[in-house]
Amino acid sequence: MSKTFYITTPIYYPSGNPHMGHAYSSIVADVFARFKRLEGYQVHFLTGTDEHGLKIQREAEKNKKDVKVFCDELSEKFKKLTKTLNLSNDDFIRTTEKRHYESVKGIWNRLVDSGDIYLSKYAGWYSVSDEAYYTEEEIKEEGGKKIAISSGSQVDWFEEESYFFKLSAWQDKLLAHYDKYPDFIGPKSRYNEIYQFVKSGLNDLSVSRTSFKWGIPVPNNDKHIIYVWLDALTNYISGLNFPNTEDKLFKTFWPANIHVIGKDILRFHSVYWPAFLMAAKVPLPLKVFGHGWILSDEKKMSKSLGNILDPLEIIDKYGIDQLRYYLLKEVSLGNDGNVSMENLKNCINNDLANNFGNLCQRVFSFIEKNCEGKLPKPDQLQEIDKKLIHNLINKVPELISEMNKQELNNYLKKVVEFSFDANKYFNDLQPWSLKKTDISRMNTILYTIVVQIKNISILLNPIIPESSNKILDMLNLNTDNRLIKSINDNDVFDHDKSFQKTTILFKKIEDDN
RNA sequence: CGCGGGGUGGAGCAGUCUGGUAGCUCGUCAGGCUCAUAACCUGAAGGUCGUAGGUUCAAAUCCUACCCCCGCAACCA
Repeated sequence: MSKTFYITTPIYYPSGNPHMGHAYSSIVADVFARFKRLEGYQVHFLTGTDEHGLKIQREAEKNKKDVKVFCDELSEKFKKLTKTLNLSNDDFIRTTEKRHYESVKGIWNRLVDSGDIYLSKYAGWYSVSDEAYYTEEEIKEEGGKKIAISSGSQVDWFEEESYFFKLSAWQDKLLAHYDKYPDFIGPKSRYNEIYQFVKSGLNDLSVSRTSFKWGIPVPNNDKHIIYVWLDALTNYISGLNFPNTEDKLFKTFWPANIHVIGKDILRFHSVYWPAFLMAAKVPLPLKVFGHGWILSDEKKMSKSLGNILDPLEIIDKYGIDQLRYYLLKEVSLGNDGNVSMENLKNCINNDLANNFGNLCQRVFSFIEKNCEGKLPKPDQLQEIDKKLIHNLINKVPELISEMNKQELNNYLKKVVEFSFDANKYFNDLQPWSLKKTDISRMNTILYTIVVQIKNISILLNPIIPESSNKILDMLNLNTDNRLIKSINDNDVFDHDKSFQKTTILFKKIEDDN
């Protein structure tokens, strides 16, 4: 009975093309998913698209397309993105799918049964583009029109019958949950933010709209469309075939181990979602992690500022592993982080090409030239050899713990250090000078450093899967020998079989574009 | 008193919760090596940790006041 791990990305609102933020969320989640698999967990990794709402409906009308057809096209773009990013997701959910409709209706009915939903009236200044109501204090008049002060978008007076969720009744239970599970929201600073927010009081939440049609109708009253966030959040259990709680997927994987999201939607995930679930008597996810934003030149990327970095362009130009590595290395998960083409270039050249890539290159081509491409058998390992290998092995528990605490940057930093050590080891022991004097010692050194490269590659596998697998392929290792536990096992090489032909792993980026 | 994030060697950052010789990557300078993607290794220079007070044997870290920058104007993660 292997241990299970269920991880999700946000489902993306496909009103435009996929951008760096989508890529980042997905990559982060993918790294955790891959790592857990290497740890031997049975992993379920879900991503998808959130396709309902007035904005999409209007976009479709503007493009003179049937809404569903319009969504199909948009969703396809995001599906393609998962391939481009080399995500290892097990499923891709769309909120327009039948299974999701069933799921949302299921949770709605549970909320009705528990007495947490009531019918009332909602009135206020509504902004279509923000999909939000504003109070009198939050708007102003400009040029004869009322606009929202915060967003500048036009608001109109709306009055609609609406169903409400008794969020206010869950305030104390939410706080109690935060108290009991301090790890429920990560990182810590975000936990504090949410805690304060809930403590300052919660209003009941309007959970239906009559102002548009594109969404999931309220059961038994199809004048009403279910609130997009209640709809969207439910995807995490739709993917496990809720409301059939006896379903194998649901029983195996719920509650989710972690929802990876951006900090902007933390409130929905750490307040509304758990409240919905508690009311519906469904267990809560174990953790919600809100990462920071990717900034360009200290600012959010925007068309008008012209500081957009398109992930697809970068991948096309430099490669997916390069982008994955860079984002995870440079951006401190949980905080906002700056990215730039300049830093991207430096990072690829230094860390990947010069350091790790060149390490592989120098070792493999040495073996190719001097050992007929076969890994030589080692003689007795000396202290310095053992030290190199054990230094890494001994750090594995620490690395696992970093990963489980979502300390991706620490993890990466420590792993990169092994690559530095390996270069130094090779440099200091100068196997090339032993060619004529002490072949057996030279062989031992080569063996040692290949073991080290193998282990570093395993540790980097969740981050740069494509390149890591290329190396492990080159070494003729099968997939059973690529797990975290394989790090301890160094007797996995076939000394009679030649390595695959050496190729450059990471090309350096030259200055000109 | 709107909310939030931040100010650490030339650049980008970690360290701040749980005070105790200021750390990493890049860049610069000097040397070494030549197996390798002009890569790799060693050493050096460079910071009174935004400012001013306070607590303490000891503060980048805790407390108080102030100054400055940046988001809250979406391609929403």
